[in-house]
Amino acid sequence: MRKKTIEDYVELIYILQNKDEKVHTNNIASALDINPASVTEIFQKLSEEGYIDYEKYNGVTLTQKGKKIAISTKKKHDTLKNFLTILGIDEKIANVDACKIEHVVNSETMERLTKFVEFVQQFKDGPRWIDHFKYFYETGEYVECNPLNEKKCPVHGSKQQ
Amino acid sequence: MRKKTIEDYVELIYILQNKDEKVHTNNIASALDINPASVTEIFQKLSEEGYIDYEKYNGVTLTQKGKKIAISTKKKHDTLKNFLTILGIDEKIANVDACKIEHVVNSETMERLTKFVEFVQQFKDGPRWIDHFKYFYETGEYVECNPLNEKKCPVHGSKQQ
DNA sequence: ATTATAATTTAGGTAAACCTAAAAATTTAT
DNA sequence: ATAAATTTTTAGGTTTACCTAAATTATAAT
Repeated sequence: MRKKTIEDYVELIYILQNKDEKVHTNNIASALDINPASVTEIFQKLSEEGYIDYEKYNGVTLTQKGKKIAISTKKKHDTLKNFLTILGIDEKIANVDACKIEHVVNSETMERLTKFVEFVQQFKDGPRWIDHFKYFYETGEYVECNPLNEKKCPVHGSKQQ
Repeated sequence: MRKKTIEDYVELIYILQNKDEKVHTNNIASALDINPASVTEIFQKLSEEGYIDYEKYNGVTLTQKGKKIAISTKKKHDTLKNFLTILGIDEKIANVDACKIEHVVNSETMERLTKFVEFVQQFKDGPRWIDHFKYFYETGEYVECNPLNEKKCPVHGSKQQ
């Protein structure tokens, strides 16, 4: 896996903390597939920088500062994942990609994407153009669709009868 | 800046090569804001791995293998940038984000995004829902729009008269 | 054709994110 | 309550992507 960022660690601690209260070296090590000794070093660094409270042999908890980063990172992750899922990307892949993109994406871009997801989610079964996009993705054909005469639309026509 | 990948170097060499034929240490060093001595090392590595032909003191050119990576990376970049621009993101930011995302994104995701951009670009001034999205982004309001009665739509109504 | 200047390379160094192996502390089982 | 097993930490690598300073090569100016 790619080199991990502070955001990776803090986000993961946040997720584990919501299950178990205290987060231990081994949890992180196995989740990120690195050596427990490395996690100790990371704990020391994150603690120095004020993201976690760390007591030797006794696990860690996020500070306010850490929690703030964790929440914002997780929010980014969820939005990205939702966005990718809207496009029709497989959930597993959406998750993996979200995990990477969340660390590099600009905040203005995130804002737009967030609004985009909101925009799309306002429609109960998604907006009709999404169906057309998926049809286009699968067949390469774009078809016009007049909402007053859906029968003629190969995408929406069949839904109606 | 973040640590650079092989893709970064190869893509940049490709872009510079299309201007100047031979690409030199200093070009890359100033473009990526690193030390020319580091570029020499990078040239040696890229050369060993078969991405470039490198002759001491005489610049580099991409091999077939290198060109292939460069082209595919640049294509990813362009698609991502187009996509972000469609959402209304400022060109500068779109460029920076594309530059980062291009190195981490899954190929299936890229395929979907490519199709999505194609899908949108089929409409001469973009599909009407894009206008609605932008309106939503700015005002927070989603308005229904019946294409047979556009006058009633605050987004499309004014365009018509 | 020298010499001065600029570009490139070499040699050796630093910092960070990992690692392994062994020591220390904690927990579990009897 | 002690021994055994497990977890965590420490100490001391390794690798990689950079760096600086000095040496080398190439280029430009007289």
